[in-house]
Amino acid sequence: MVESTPGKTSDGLVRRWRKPKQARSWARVNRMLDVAEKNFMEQGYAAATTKQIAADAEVPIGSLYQFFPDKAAILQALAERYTDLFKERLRLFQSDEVLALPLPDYVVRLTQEADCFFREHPAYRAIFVEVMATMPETDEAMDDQIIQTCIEILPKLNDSLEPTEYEIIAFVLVKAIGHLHWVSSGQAPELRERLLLEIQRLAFNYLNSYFHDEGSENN
Amino acid sequence: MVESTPGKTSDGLVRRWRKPKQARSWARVNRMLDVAEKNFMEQGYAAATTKQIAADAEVPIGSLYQFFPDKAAILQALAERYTDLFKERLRLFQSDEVLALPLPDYVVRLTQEADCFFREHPAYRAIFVEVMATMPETDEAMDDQIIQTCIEILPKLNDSLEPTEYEIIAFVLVKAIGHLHWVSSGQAPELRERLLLEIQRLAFNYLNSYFHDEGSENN
Amino acid sequence: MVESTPGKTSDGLVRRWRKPKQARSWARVNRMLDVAEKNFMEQGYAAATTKQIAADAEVPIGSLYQFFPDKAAILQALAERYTDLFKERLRLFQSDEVLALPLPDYVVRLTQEADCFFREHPAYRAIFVEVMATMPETDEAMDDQIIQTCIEILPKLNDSLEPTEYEIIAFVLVKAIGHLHWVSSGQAPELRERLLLEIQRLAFNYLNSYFHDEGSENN
Amino acid sequence: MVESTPGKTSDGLVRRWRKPKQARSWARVNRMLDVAEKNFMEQGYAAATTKQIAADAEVPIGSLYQFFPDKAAILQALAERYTDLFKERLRLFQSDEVLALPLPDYVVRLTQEADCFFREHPAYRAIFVEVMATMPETDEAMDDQIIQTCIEILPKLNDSLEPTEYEIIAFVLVKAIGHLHWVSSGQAPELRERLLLEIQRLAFNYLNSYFHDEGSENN
DNA sequence: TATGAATGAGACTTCATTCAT
DNA sequence: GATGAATGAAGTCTCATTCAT
Repeated sequence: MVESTPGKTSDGLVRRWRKPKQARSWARVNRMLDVAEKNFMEQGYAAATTKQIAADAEVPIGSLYQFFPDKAAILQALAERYTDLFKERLRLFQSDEVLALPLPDYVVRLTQEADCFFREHPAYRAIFVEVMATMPETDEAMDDQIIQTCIEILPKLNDSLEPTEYEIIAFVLVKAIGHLHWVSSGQAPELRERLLLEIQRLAFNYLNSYFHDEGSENN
Repeated sequence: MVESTPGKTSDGLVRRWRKPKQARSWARVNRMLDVAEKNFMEQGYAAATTKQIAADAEVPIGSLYQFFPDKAAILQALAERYTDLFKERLRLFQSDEVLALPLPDYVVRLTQEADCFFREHPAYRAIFVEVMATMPETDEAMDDQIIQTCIEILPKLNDSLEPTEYEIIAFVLVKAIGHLHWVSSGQAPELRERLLLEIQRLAFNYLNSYFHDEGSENN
Repeated sequence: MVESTPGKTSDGLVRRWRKPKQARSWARVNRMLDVAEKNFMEQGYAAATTKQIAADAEVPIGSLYQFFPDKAAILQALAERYTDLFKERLRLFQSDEVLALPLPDYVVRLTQEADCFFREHPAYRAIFVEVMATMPETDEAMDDQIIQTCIEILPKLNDSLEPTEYEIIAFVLVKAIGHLHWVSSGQAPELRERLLLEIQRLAFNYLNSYFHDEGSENN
Repeated sequence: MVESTPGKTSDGLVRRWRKPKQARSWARVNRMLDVAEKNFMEQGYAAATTKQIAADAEVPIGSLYQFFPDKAAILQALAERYTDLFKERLRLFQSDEVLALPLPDYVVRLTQEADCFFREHPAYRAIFVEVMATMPETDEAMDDQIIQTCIEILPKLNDSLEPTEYEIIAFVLVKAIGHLHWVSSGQAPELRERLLLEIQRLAFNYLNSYFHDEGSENN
């Protein structure tokens, strides 16, 4: 998303550690996003103000508006940042090694990872409620990216189904499991632990109904 | 079902300013709620204005504030109206006759009913996204009521589990299935139909894992 | 434009000198307009601020926006106020007595009156430059009203022409003479006096060319 | 014709930052002016932005500010460009050949030329409304140049008057006729044609009142 | 010299809520 | 009780201009 290779100029020599302009901008943008996230979480999107965000990030308000056309764009950028981050995590589950695990184990690992993710990013919840409410299309788009990734993973676990089946399964899993993780992330630790087990049970039994007895569905 | 003491106001959840006692008042309040719902749906909660709502409902703004202490109270009242409505529907599923159905049939009937509900109330979605974002406690409280109802139903279907199990199962079902219905309600008709089948499969397999092989969980 | 008869209620009795609400509003609106005019004159329309206008008029900014949807509406209201005022003045020139004057005298009187008007309303200039630049349609509309009045007057001075002639003559007179008065109003007193004579000469010779040499009547 | 000392900046009228000395610079400046004119016409002076003008002219904003000290200077430069252009046209009317024409013919020719000018420069109108509103002194100064030229022409048409007479006549003609042309330039073609005739009638009768019966004014 | 990212004061406007009538 | 004009804090966003590179 943002240029991350150290700044080579076109002559091939590494002149500086990073192109200072880009590095400085990148740092600023990220600081703005961090601050915005904090504010959105603490006061809600509607109550948070661009002025305060700029002040907290120690950038002039004008600079903020140079990177984000309006308040909504900040929220959207946060959503994208999280989606990118989450897709990154999912990448781990596409290695042959992990894909070779028995289904129950795979599901356990995946849901543990997701749980971790939500634990590490307590703001995710707050951000996406607002995204859902104020920019449903963006919310859809973000979920779609996860669903796509999931569509690519599923056939590697079990390739006995039709392509369209994978699409619907991915959709259902991402939406249901995702929501449960999201709900879980707002609960007390004990309930949270228990919910993780339930998420795994829900996911496993749903997948198993497809992978185990395909041809003889009971549904 | 709905709190009827008039002026409790400190606890955050109960915030009814005045109970409409007479038929005329009741009609007015309902008109206000209908209009508010329309406005919230079309422009979003934040963009809708109390002035416009009052105007559309042909009620002086002052009168509106006699029934609702503030803008949020209108949203909350809408949420309660829907929750009451949904709990009403669930009552049908507590008759001995229906409870005697085989689990798969019961699940099918229940999810069909829920699907119907969302189809008949296209505004539900819009209302609850806003509730979720701006008054999470209310959202929780509304869900809790459904979960409670569900906790009462489950043992009647199969009484082999511990009480706490029913609580967690009800929680997971209401959250996951509820969310899927909610997602489904925003989709194209074909996908929607297919999603209903998936919801049933998800719910059935999850429940079945408890009811069928209790004592030999795989999870 | 604004209710000016003293406030009679529907029962026919004069209860108060004026309906207090209307009177108060009317006073406020006029105070706002006066202050706005002053500000527009002193700093120009673009530089003047609604906040300052409200402050100077000692009304809350919100009240200002209750009467004027936006800054431009204030300018427009000022333009209308002047146009109404000027049409009022023109009414004097529609009495049979004045219309019976010889053409040169009529022109002299009319231009003197116009000169007076500009002398009494030094802000007219500043207001209409801004109107012209930022809302040409309004400027046109205001002029059109004067032109219409003029179209009604001309045949009473001399009825020998076709109706369409009066239209074009009125148009030319209002635009040319109006502009000259307007230019004149910004000049030093001596030049201003001399310009008044020139305006009269210009108008008289133009009108005379129509009224004198077809059929040769001069008034 | 155009001030050529580079940096005079105190007197308000002369505000040229840098004289474009080379052909390439000259082309750039002209492109900027063309683009600015387009922007001012389409959106109005206030709404147009220097950034956009620079972008449209494919010039870095910094370069723009090397040629124009501020936004107003761009408008002023446009006004000067038009005034120079118009004075150029007037030069044709100072040849002995044309000056020898009978007054009515001379007036007809001159007004036709002016009409042409406005037809060829549809932006003139838009530019000068803004100049009038935001920098009246410049507007005066531009008109003064035309008036001066006119003062030189008049005695060549008829030398029977006092020098001061020519000054006032030129002033009135330029202001009145100029404004009528300006008004006319915004009208529909048919009206515009008719207005040209009226302008000629107005100008001729006014001039004739001086040249024909000087010494026996009726005014 | 040329560039264009950075600046930040301040403009306009909204709207939930009150309270005098 | 009913009404709706009045309030004013505070929000978002713009843009002419500068100056470090």
